[in-house]
Amino acid sequence: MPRLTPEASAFDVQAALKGVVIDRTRSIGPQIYEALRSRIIDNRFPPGTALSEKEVARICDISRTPLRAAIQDLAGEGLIIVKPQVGSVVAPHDAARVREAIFIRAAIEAAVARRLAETGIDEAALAPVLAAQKAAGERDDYLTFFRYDEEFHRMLAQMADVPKAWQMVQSVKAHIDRQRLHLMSSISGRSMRAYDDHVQLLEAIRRGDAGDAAAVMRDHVNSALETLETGAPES
Amino acid sequence: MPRLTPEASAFDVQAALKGVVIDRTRSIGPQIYEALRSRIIDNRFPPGTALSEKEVARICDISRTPLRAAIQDLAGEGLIIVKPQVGSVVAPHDAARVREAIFIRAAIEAAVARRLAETGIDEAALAPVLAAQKAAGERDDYLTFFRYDEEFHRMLAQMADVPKAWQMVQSVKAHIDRQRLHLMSSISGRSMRAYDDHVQLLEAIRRGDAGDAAAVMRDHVNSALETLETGAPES
DNA sequence: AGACATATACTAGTATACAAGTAAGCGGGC
DNA sequence: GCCCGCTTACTTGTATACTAGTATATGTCT
Repeated sequence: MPRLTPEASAFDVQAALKGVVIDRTRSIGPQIYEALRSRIIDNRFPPGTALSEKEVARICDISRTPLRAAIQDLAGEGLIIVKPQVGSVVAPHDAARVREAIFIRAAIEAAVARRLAETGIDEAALAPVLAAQKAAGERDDYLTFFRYDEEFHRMLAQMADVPKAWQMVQSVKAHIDRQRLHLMSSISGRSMRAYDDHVQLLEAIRRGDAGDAAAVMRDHVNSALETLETGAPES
Repeated sequence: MPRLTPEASAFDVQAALKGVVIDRTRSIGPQIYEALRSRIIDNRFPPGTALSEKEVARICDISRTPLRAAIQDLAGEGLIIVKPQVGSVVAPHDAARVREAIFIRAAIEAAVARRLAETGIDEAALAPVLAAQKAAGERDDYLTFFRYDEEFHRMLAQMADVPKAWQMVQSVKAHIDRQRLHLMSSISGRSMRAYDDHVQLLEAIRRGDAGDAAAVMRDHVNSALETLETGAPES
């Protein structure tokens, strides 16, 4: 026998792919892309997991062609590492990579905040999201809290009319989220600060203080760095 | 006969692909990707050009498989639009898209400038590039001038240690460059201003004034907006 | 003549077969 | 015992055949 995936041989890829169902009436590529991506981000596919195209294709009952397209996209995002003629693995957690992701996100979202401070926004549209986030935070419902956090940021990007920028944020955010979900523990107790940041951001925008709005957003996004530094060393 | 590429039928795709040679000892995908990308950016493939996978594959004497990978990557960058079961075309010039590209680039590079102002840089390494740029500008050698401009920005990103951010800048920069090369005319006379911006940026970084460094970079990148507004209306 | 149904050729999406390359395991030679 | 070289099985890369869907053109009916 040849090598049987040296170390990660214990991991059951098939089990992790259990819930994947492909709708044959739509394109397969984007579907399998989302399925793999979500599993990588929430660490159902631990870093280092070997993903054989042939095996995954067999398990999902699709051909390698659309699967390859998905894998190449994920490789472009840095979530999968493809070694030609050798194999593909889920990218290991890389602190430097996460730090850079935070850097990029902070840069783009600070620019969004700056623009919104210059143009003004519809605060009424944000109010319900903000209220829901506050409520979730007060009852320590982290999952809901972060869903509204995500929604808040998404709405800001939408108001700034920069869909591609938001798309890029989503791309780098994958690395940040994966890290956060990996160090799940340290979330507790820090929720309300994110909410306070949002309130402070809206105040700066309301004043039309572009520099301050950008600074608040920058610090807000960069606060993720603290979680990173205090978390586990490697992985 | 069916439809023979309705309008752009006059354009000779084969001629535009003339110089493409594939090195069979290396992977084909990345090679054809670069070949197509450069031709789209310098407008050898005008916006709207129909790119049939079968035809391009035949002309370049490759199979559709690696070509498709390249086209999908380009579609991800927004340089090609692929309509399932219909066809793929070179993306039309889109002013909104270019504006957003400038927005993103300004955001990221301003953050780079900010970081460099905070950490300090090796100015000596930049001096020769700056000098060469100045010289090129003084003799109205725009091509060389912009090559050193590119190099200057690349070195800054490298000093800030954010390779992925630079990669993203490269991606959005494609849209900016394509627009600039399209409106080639209006370049003239504006060169030295870019050089002056660089000098001013370095001064701010030297002072350690993060806010000013970021502002200078932001304005510098945003100056591309002027070229856009004064250029041709559509295309 | 105009409008609608239909045939047809072209598209990208998918499946599969084959090629090229890598690394682990094994055996022989030293 | 150790090291070199070969075998072998596994990987991704590439080529090709086929499927499904769309828009054009054409013919026909009203």
